Amino acid sequence: MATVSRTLQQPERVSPKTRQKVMSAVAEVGYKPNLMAVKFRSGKTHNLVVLVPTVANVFFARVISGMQQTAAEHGYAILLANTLGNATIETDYAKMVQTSQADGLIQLRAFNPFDSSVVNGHGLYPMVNACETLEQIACPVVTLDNRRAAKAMTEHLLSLGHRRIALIKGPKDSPLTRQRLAGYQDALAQAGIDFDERLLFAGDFTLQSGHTAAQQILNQQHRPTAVFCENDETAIGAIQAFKQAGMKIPHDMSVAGFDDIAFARFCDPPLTTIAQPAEEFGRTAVTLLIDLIEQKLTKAPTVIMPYELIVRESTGPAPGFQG
Amino acid sequence: MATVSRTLQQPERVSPKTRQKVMSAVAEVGYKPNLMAVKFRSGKTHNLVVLVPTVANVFFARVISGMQQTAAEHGYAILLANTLGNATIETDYAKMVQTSQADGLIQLRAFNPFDSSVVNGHGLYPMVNACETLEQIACPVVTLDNRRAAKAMTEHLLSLGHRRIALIKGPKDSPLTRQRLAGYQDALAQAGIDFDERLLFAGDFTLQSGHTAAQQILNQQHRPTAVFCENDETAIGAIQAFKQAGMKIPHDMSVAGFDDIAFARFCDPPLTTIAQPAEEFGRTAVTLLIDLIEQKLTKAPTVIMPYELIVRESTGPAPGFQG
DNA sequence: GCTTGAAATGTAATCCGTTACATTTTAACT
DNA sequence: AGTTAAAATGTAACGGATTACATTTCAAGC
Repeated sequence: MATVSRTLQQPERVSPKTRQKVMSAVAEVGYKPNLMAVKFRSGKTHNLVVLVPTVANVFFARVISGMQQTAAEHGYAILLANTLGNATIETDYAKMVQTSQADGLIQLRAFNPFDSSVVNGHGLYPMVNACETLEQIACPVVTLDNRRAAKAMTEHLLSLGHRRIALIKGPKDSPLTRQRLAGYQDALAQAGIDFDERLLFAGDFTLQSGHTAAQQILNQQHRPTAVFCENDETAIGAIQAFKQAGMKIPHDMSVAGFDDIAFARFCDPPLTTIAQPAEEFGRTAVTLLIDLIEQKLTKAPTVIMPYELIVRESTGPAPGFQG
Repeated sequence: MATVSRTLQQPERVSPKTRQKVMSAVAEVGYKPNLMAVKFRSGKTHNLVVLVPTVANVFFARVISGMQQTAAEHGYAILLANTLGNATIETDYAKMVQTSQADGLIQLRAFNPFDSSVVNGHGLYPMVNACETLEQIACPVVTLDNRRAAKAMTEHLLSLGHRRIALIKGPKDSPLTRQRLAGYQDALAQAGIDFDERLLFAGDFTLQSGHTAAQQILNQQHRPTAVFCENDETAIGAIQAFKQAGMKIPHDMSVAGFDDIAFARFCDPPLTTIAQPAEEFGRTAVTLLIDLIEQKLTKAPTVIMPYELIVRESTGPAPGFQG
């Protein structure tokens, strides 16, 4: 038994002839070591739980791709939890870490799934927060300067002469939504434009919500000339509603998104948006989590990923604007 | 130890006062059973490996959603493998089943990831094949009658008077591609139209490939009046290329897709397509796999899921056609 | 109070690969 | 050949929850 183990783990520690014998015996009976036993004994599962609100979101799908890749490179497996943003489901999955079924957890949403327990800090439950910033918890965070990015996009619209710019928001309880709103307000303030609450519309990052919000905009008396959507799906849904109402984009209405999902480039018109390095988000989050698990991290870093303003054809000069 | 285990597993087998004592002790020290130990001892990991070519594909994302839901209901966790259709990666992940790290596997692609080993049949490696049909292997399959569905769509186009219908195919090595091609040919044959190989275009289910194929179509002398794309992404990419060339859809060109992803409804124009019950695919696959694992299956069934032809606005009568 | 059966609790084996430690084999050198 | 150090191999403990089986406790009935 020990010899078999040695042969498989450190062949050089075993004489060539035994090695030969063991190898052929292994091949003969088709022996496959029970890695659960190994994981159990070592106390390292090499599993990482990832809590995703919904894998059906194209942006998250890209993040997961990146995670998967890096995890595989380090010999870790991803346990994917499609939580639908449901705290109970998230807490359930977090128990996998607490019951030694996984070594750590990545949360893509701003919610601490470990009931009251302290996260890492004093060696408890390695966790990394990605995309959204989980406030109040001292765990590593991979994020984007959403506020600055939203400000940049708003500035782009302002530079095109837009003065009434609507904002279709993301999920109500998300810090992302708040941060992007703040950036939008920053840009307006800087341009000396009064913030008008009536230009704020609810959304939840789905195509449908963009469509619905756009219809509300169409019903407004004093319509905006541009709409900044907090993600691309929302923007694509909104564009459809505007087009159905007979509007020309961007001639009658500029629309901007956020994320730069694959569909953004293939819309009609192609969408002006903020590109986020989605795969890199995933890769970084996994790297941080593994470092945390393997105690290579002394403190909880916050990694700010770069964004890029991608100007395509869905945004144009405001009616009557002379660039 | 035994008493603790009993208290937690079958409280009625323990006297009320010990139960009380154990419970408070458990609460006190925050005892969490090591489920790896349980899994190791029981030989049941309650993990399922799922091989997905790419989670970034919206259709697969929906399938995964369904899987996740059903798996969770049965107390199983999904280990997600983003394989990029790479046989080596798939084989690596399949090893998780062979090394007792997972109880079974779902493959979404037509490739047997278990080297030469027999799959189930004689108790080896529970596996279920979903979406694409893995020929030559006797394992449960969840699929769609792709041939009939493709025929139905082609008939729809024929009924609109189209006689030259192009087909943008899926990945070359996929049975899906072959089956949908066969259905397309069935419909043509039935309508007494000669099959023209020059109307076949390569694709790989990405937006980009649809765009590229559409450009090739535009360069053809004797252009088709309709294009049937083997999935929605391809169709959306194609529509963009046609529109960029100044064509009106469906006036100058009808375009049809396959899958009915969320974006299909929010395209311009909304896409005529075949709806597949994606989530249900995932749910069924997981149910079958769990049944297989728990030996409730005597033979390997083939489940054919229903499809639905969804006619939207991207298909219309052929030029000069009188309905 | 004692017997008897049931209920409660304790003990120890088990799952399987790893690894510290013990023992045996091998090779080298006097 | 004999000694010795090194190399190879064997032995057994370990991890933690479960569970068959053994033992103890308890209550009921005479």
